[in-house]
Order: sequence, then structure tokens, then C-alpha cells
Amino acid sequence: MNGQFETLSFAPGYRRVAAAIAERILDRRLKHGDPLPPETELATQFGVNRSTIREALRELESADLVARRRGTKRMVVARPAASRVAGRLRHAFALHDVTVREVWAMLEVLEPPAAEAAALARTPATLARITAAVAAYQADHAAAPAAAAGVGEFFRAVAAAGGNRILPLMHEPLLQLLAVALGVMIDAAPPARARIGVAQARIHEAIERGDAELARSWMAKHVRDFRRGFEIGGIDLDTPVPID
Amino acid sequence: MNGQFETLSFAPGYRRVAAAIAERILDRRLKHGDPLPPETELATQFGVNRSTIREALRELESADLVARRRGTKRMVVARPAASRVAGRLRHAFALHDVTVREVWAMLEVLEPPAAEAAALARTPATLARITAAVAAYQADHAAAPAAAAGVGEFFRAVAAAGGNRILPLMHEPLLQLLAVALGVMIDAAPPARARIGVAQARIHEAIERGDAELARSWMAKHVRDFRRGFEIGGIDLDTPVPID
DNA sequence: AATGGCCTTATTGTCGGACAATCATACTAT
DNA sequence: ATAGTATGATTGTCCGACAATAAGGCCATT
Repeated sequence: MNGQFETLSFAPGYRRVAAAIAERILDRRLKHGDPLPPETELATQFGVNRSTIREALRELESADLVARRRGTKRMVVARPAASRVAGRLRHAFALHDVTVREVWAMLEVLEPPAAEAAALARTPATLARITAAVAAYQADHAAAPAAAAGVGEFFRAVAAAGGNRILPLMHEPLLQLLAVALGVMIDAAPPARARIGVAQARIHEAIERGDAELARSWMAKHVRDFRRGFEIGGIDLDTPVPID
Repeated sequence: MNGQFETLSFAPGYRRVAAAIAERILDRRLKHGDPLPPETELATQFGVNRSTIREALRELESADLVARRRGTKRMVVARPAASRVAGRLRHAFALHDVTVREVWAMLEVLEPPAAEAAALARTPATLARITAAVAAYQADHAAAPAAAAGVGEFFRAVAAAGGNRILPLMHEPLLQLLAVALGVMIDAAPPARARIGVAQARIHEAIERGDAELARSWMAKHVRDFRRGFEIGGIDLDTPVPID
């Protein structure tokens, strides 16, 4: 505060309205699932025009703090689903020209602990999802895109089994970013497909038996293996991740 | 496709407009920093009313795909900054009632590899930031909030030194979520403050010397220590993270 | 009782026009 | 070169309007 004035802040009405509603949602005065008042009522309550309200609502809608169920009119308070937040993150990463190497390095950080946690916290339901993912991958030996999707589902199932709700949110954008590169890799390096199947089976087995250390080490090997696959597939690790 | 019709999708005009512009941005036809055409021109180009354009713009603005430089009128194409994305993620986590334990577990996953990477990829500039963070923490022995902020800055500096641009984006929301709990902990458990200082110094030293293994193990110990701090500070690990 | 048709009302999506505030720019005077 | 001034472009906000449609109540049919 040494003699300088702080920059005084303007804020357009639509932004202030959005902030006010967001605050109500974040401090739980508006709970998840509550219907929002109609636009006209919001307009009178805030003392602004309906157009202004609508712009604020678009902002909140884009932030996934409010949503509309399909084929319905009233808005309800929502909470951001993993997939939506992941999409936002994916955009951010893509626009920052994140490279395949960086995404892969993050997977190398996240997945082994995820497997370890899954082995410790598994339940019949979460285990079933992993089993299904492994089976689906091995059944689907036909198309590369399907195989790539199968790889993603396996990681998702393992992450979900760990019981930490932050992990799925964080690695979802990574999986989305890698989807294209994975497809290329599986197409170009046929042995990779088989090795992935073996690794999945081993990891699945370790998680099923509750052997955390084994699950971790196999997962580490599994992720490390991707790097060779990318190199064989001719994917330059230092180019920006390809977008769909 | 077995006899079921796919749900045919309407989409309001403002959403289609937003999607069209977003696509142009994501496929780089509109580059970062490019000015957007004025609203009236967009309206005629899309053949819709300016109100519709404005609602679409609010959506893109909230997604941080477009932004306005302070005190200027024209919109420019932007790319989501770390802080904005982190805020969005923090909201999502908070609304999902994520617990202190979950946040802390993620730090336990992310920070040791971050320290390891920092030791391998450090540069004079990134090292200087870590040095400054350690010094600031040890100078600021007065207020708990300041100390908590210092802890955050240390983690940020280490993450930035690793050179992977995804990591800072991912752990930023975790630090924001933990800020409150850290303040409480530092207030309630005075010895914790000293131990944190020691750990920071050791990690800093290891990174400076390029000793990746030492950096990793000290960071692991450092994060593990937080758990004890939380327990001593009377913070229940299984309650939702406190929001500011 | 459940189902489907019909009507009324409430609400949203979109439009057109309007106006003040203010940013951008060119021009002028010092 | 700098500061003032005039002009046009652009945004923020308002008003009023209307078609389309979701919500909800009522009624007849099965």
C-alpha cells in the first residue's frame, strides 16, 4: 500500500449476477438438484433485465454449476461431472501445446499408485468393472479405435477402484488426450496390442488378490511400455498431442 | 443400432454458435491472441440476433476460450490459464465433498515425482524460485495464513521446476483446497511449522545438487508428515475439505 | 386405476430496436 | 512530442414482442 492506488474493479452486470448465484451454490444455500427460479423472477430479484440474467446463466451453464435435464425447461443446480471438467482440462492442455511426453509422464506418475490403491480398496463392484474392461479389450481384437477405447476404460476402471474421487477427475483428460495417439500406436505396432493384454491381465490378477506391490509394479511396467510403443509407432514424443 | 432410434438432438442457437466458434479455436484456425469480430458482425455472419451471439460469447468466456484484456472492448482468443482452470476444478471437488484425506493422498502421489523431476530438470530460474520460497517461509514466522501460503508457493515452485506443464495445472486446485486446512494445522501444531521448514531446506538442497532420489524421498516424508500435523491439529481427515 | 387426449399457463429461445457509456482513432493545438 | 478534442465503433443494458414448448390440470376412454 505504499502510495499506489489499487486498480478499482468494474464488473459487468452479467458477471456480478453469475458470481452471486455461484456463491449461493458453492456455500450450499442452493443445493444440488434444486430448481433455479425462472428467468423473469431472477430478473426482478436482481433488478436487471432478463437478457442480463440469461447471459449470466450461460456463464454458469458453461461452468456446469447449473444444467438443464434433457427435454425440460427449468434449470437445476448441478455439480460438475467428471467428463465435463475433463473436457475443459483437455482443451486447456491442447491449447498449451502439451506434448505426448508430458501426458505420458503424468500417466507414469498417476497410474502405479492408482493400481496400488485399487488393490487395497477393491470391492466386488469395482473389481467387476476391471474384469469387464479386460475381457472387452481381449474380445475386441478387431478395430484399433475400439482397442484404444478399451485401454482407456481399463485405466478408468482401475482408477475408480481406488476409491479416491479426485484421481478419476485428474486422469480423465490425460486419457482423452492420449486416445488418438493410442489408436495410431496400436495400429502401427501389432505386438503392442498383445503386450497390453498381458499387462492388463497381470494387473487385474494382482488387484484381485489384493497384492498392492505387484499391482503397482506391473502398472509401472505397463505404462513404461507405452513409450516404446509410441516410438515404434513413429509418434514423436515431443510434438503436441494430436487432437481429434 | 438394434431397432432403437438415437435420441435426436436439438441444440439452442447460442450453444451451436458457441460450439462453432470453439471448434475454430481448438483447430487453430483462430489463434491465441487473435481479435474476435465484433458482436454485430458475428450476428450477421451466423444469421442470428446479437443477443444470441452474446449468450454464446458468455459461454466461451466462462470456458476461457475467449477473454477481454482489461479496459478494452474487443474480445480476443485466449487459452485457459492455470489459475482459471484450477478454480473450476476446485469448485468441482468442493461440490463433490472431497475429503482432506483424498486431497492429501493425491499430494502424496504427485509431489514426490515432482521433486524428482525438479532435481533432474532444474534451471537457474526455477531454482531461484524455490530458493525464494524457502527463504520467504522461514522469514515469515509470524502469521499462520502467510505460512500456509508459503507452503503452497514452495510446492508450486517445485512443480514448476519439473518442466512438465501438466503438473502445475493438476496440483494447483489441491493446494487451493488445502490452504484452509494448512492454516489451521500450522496454528494448532507449532512443531509442525519447524518441521516443514527443515523438510523444505532438505528438499531444496537435494534439488540444487540434482540428487533426484534424495529429493523424492524427502518430499515423500514431507507430505507424509502433513498427515500427522492434521491429526495433531484436530482436523478430521474424513470430513469434506473446508472451503474459504 | 391407468392411459391417452386436450386445454391453459408458464417459461424459454429468439428476435428487433434502442440508447448511454466508453474504447479506438484521427485530428488539432500547444 | 504531448495533451486536448471530435468522431465513429463497440459493448453493456434495457424494453417489448412472439413462437415454440414443457408443466400441469381436466376429462373421456379403456
